[in-house]
Amino acid sequence: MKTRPAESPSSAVPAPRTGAGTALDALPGSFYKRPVLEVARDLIGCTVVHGETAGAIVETEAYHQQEPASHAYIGLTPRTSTLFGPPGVAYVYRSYGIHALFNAVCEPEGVGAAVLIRALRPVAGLELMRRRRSRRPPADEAEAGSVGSEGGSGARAMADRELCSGPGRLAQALGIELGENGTSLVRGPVRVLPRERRAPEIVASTRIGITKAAALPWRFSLAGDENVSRPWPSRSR
DNA sequence: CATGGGATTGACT
DNA sequence: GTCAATCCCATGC
Repeated sequence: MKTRPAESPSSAVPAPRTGAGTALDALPGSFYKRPVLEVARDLIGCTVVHGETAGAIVETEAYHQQEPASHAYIGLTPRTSTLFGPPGVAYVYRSYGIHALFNAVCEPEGVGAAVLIRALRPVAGLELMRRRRSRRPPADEAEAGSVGSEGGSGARAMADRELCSGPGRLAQALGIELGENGTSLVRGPVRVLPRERRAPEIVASTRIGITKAAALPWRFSLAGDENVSRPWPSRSR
């Protein structure tokens, strides 16, 4: 049984701006119903919120059905149906049998395109993130009941920059799983909030971990941010 | 129905 | 630098 009492209810999400009444307004669906390259760039600096954890996006990649690196390239299948559905929805899939990767579906319904969220700057719920990330994969033991020492089995202290600096890492840190595939990014459970500051300095480079269409400069990252995943983009653009 | 290939990560040489 | 872990699903017999 996965009886899971609510995590500590302390509000870890960034405090809402008082006054307007409506607190955390997510980006509207129309934000995503645009060319995927525009959305990928505009998502830098926005905040992903899931439960009591949240992080600011510092790295994205764009994927589109017209280029072979995209899952949508093969056309409409059970796996890619989310990609061809309405925009403003989460596309979550399992990579290498281990990691969940989190994307934002873009472009009008019928077009297969999405932005892969590759790295975040942790903003809220860092303790919970650390707990999720440091938990060893269930290959070793079942569940040791020892609570006294944290990471007693050789687990070193994890730096904040290791929590969300990669697509698999951030999904684990935020607790995003395959069940969130197809859910709304406007209504939740995973939501994306607009950035509060002016447009940041963004670096464009080539995408990571692909073999096809590898030359396209469709990776975007916040210049100089330490949470960006490796390899770090060269200064271009 | 069997097989192969990942939009990755962490551990190790 | 190399390499295994491990699940979903597309493809082929």
